[in-house]
Amino acid sequence: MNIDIRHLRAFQAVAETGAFRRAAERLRMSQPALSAQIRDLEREVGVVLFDRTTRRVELTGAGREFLPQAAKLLGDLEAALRGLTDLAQHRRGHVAVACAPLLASVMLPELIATFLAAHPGIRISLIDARTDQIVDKVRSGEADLGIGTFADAEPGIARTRLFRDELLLFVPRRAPAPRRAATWAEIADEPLVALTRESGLRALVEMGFGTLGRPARPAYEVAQVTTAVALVEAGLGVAVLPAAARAIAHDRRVTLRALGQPRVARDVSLIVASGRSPTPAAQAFAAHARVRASGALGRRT
Amino acid sequence: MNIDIRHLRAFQAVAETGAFRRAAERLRMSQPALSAQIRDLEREVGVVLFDRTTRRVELTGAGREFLPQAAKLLGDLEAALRGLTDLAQHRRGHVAVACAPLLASVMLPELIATFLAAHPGIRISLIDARTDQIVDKVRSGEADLGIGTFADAEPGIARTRLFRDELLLFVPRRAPAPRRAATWAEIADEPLVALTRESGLRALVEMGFGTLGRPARPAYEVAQVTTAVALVEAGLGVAVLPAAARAIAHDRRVTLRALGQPRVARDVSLIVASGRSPTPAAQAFAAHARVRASGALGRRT
DNA sequence: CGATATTCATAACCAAAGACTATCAATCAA
DNA sequence: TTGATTGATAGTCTTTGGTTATGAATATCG
Repeated sequence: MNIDIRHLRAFQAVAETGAFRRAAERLRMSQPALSAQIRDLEREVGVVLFDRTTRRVELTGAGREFLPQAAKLLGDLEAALRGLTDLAQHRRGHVAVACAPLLASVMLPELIATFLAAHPGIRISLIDARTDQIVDKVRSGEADLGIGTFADAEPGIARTRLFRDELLLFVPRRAPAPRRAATWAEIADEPLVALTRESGLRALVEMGFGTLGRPARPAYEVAQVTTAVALVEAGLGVAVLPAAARAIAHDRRVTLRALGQPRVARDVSLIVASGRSPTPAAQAFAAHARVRASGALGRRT
Repeated sequence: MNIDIRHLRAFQAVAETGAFRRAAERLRMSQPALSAQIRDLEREVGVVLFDRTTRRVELTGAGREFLPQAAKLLGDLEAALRGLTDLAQHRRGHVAVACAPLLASVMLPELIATFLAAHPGIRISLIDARTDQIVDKVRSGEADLGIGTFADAEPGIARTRLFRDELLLFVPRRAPAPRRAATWAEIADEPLVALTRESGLRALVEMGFGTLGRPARPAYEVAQVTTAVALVEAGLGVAVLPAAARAIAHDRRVTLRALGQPRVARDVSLIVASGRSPTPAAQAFAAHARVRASGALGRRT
């Protein structure tokens, strides 16, 4: 026989109600069962906790000493379990999201805002990082989730597609641009604003130029998409950027054109560490991201 | 299904050993039983606590958060139960003893000293009070035990005799006193040092004089036995006091003589409240008192 | 790359703890 | 004194939790 939460609850109920019968009612159990609990508890600790006749039940000295301790134990247990169920039910928690810089600026703010509206107790950290760093952070546990474009088979990583993000041509808004899609061949001789080689987006652009049999030869190389758009707006060249960057170009004098032959796109995916169970909060955020991606975000591309 | 100490122990063991198998060994149970415990705990709180493959077991974020809380709960429970068993095994506790003044000064000091030598963790309060007050304090719970001379049938009071305490005649040590017993008749005309009417001992003296058909007519009335002995030593009179006062007369110029026709004695008893369970410490002290009374203290009378 | 051994999960079965009903004994109230 | 209320006890049964046997998965070693 080992002391049990049940014993503590029984003790507390009897102490507080001052009667076995009422305590048994409160605990939704029969009075003999409760008597047995108290009997076992007293035998286990070797101390009489209640002086009881058939008409009166009151704490002994030892019982009076034990009551606050038992109450505290039950309260602490309650609180600890409550803490866990709060996590389970997304009333509390923390999600660290690692995300490519462009998406971090154009997609995550809205995603986080809508998520927090539904789950006000959850805290979110946003880490913007390059693709390879995202994978590392997710694998190490530094980030719970990663959002970006990833290679097919990363070991220890589970991936789900969020949406397809097509490359578009960003040109200065001078004359009315033709509505038809541009081609890679057409822009081959235009001054090109490209991202640096560290960027995952640069690789996509190289893929497009690869169909022409030659690498991209940028007139400008910049680290951030915002900068690239600004250069285009200034009329210094054209840029090939994913549709996600549309939001950045929105109130600038930049025109977007489709870009074909071939159309190039990337898959924006959400990754988690496949070995690790995501926290409930991370699961909720991932679910939220998937829903929004197939809805509003998806339609935008 | 309700969360249980057992679940917390299982969780802690797995978390600390990092393996179900080793944890099961530590808990002296089979591995499947342990797996079931963890499974139930996780289902109850709705959160995965361990990420486990067949080769690796590690805490999830929620598990890492829960571990210190579980450890503290188990520690607190341990401590609280330890507190109770400490009481049960007389390693700790408190006894309030109410005692007649004479006995408090001649008998209790040694009784307490020998008791504390055996039970260093127990604290003792000594309340010296008149007989009727002793009964009240024991009945109300203010005192755990009472020691003194009591009426036969006090309601709510259980009494056990410790020893018999005979009245002796205390005379100034002048000429060598006769060895034979004195009689009440002989001292009828001596100047008498008596205790005040509040004292229980005074009633015994009155009982002795009662056999002569008259009340005591004290030359002096004092509140304390010590004072009475001092007056006798100064040659101002004789006193009739119980044998327990022998210790007070010990290194004073006072001679003790037996006092007969009739011999008068009182029973010194130990009382407890019959409705209330005595604390383990009080039980131990009572047992100690009974043993010592039938031994050293008893022989002294 | 395949065989082996280790580890956790599952299934089936069983023992024991614990709960319930019925009843007894004790105490308070009328 | 009698009736009503309350805690304890006895007997029966359900349920929980344990064990053994076995399966599935993964790391290790040849």
